[in-house]
Amino acid sequence: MNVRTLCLAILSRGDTTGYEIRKQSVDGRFSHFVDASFGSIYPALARLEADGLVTSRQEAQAGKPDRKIYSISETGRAEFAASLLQPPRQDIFRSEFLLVAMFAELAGPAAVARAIALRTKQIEQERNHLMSISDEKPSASVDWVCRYGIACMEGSLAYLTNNKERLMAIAAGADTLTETPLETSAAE
Amino acid sequence: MNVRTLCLAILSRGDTTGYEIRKQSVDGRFSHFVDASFGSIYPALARLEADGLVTSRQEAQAGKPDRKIYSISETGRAEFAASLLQPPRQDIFRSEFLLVAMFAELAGPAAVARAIALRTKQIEQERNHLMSISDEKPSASVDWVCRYGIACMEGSLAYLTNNKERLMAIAAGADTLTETPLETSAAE
DNA sequence: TAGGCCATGTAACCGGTTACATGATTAG
DNA sequence: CTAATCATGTAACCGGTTACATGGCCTA
Repeated sequence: MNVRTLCLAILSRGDTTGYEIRKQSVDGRFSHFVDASFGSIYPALARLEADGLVTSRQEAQAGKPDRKIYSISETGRAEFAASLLQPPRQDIFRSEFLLVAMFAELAGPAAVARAIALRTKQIEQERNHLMSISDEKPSASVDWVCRYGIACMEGSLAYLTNNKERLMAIAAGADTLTETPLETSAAE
Repeated sequence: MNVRTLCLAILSRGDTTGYEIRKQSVDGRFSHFVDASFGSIYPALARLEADGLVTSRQEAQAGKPDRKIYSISETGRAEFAASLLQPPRQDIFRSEFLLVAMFAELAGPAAVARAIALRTKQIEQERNHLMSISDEKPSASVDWVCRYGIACMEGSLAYLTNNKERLMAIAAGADTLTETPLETSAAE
């Protein structure tokens, strides 16, 4: 999904500013769709307004800079609804942790232990974050999505804790970087 | 991770061609790292060779076009090993399916049902694919990664089957597109 | 005979990130 | 006094994708 659709999705829940949209996409409810930065959000909102899918109004604030509040238009809402109707693309999962795991022998026990510890902490954080959203009594659909995420996090957490010793053993089996048991070119 | 590192990772397992690297990154063991296309792999390999991290040799084939077989050099192997030592970045998970789920009321029961069916099928395919790799008796670390993936797939599959009726009920609660119970601007 | 697989490569494009510019307020 | 937060925006860059060029072999 692109930033344009992300903006429409967030605006369909209520009016906000570009600044808020970025926060939502980085650590809010929308962090599993696109990780957009200012440099992409502001131009996207400008184009969306030029296309008539959103409208904006300026609001002065005491002490703080002016806010530019965007609202979705009927056309915008229709375009977003239409985009929901076409079949969703494959989920994307990319993991540098799994790369380290896959090359555990090359990385060595120290790096693998660090990677497992880091990943475990991140998964726990993610799970706790989803739990806190779920506790705030969001809409039924948001809650459904949160619980899906929690189930996934707990599944991978369980595998990690139950199998970390095995990965450590694999890593210890051939501590490369000091001594390299791999042939220079295996498929020669 | 970028295509450059992907190429080093694959070449560290043995010599291959750009064509094979793409296949590996699209549906092979490396599909959870980067989804690279020819347009990025061939230039990456050329730069890698210019930097002295890989070497290549041409091989003529009867009937088929020539193959350019790349081998990783000691320098290349060292650079890849070094990249494994720095702490892995956060896993990335992006799901258009979850976007549809999050806006189930707006999408309506038909689109939600289609999305669930599609996602279920994709997860099953992914799980079966990982199982077939695991059955081929790969190296211990590859097997560890496969089983991790299988555990994740089975976790989300379980949630999906156990909770799809609830999501369908949410979607049915307000079948938008025909009648729209949402206010034009909620946060006005 | 049409399309898919093998195989390499280039060029145009595009969707994003990073860094910069600006500036007031508030918390440590 | 410094750093962070609020708030908007631009410009340079970059890492990728898409489409194109080329061409023989094999299968339906």
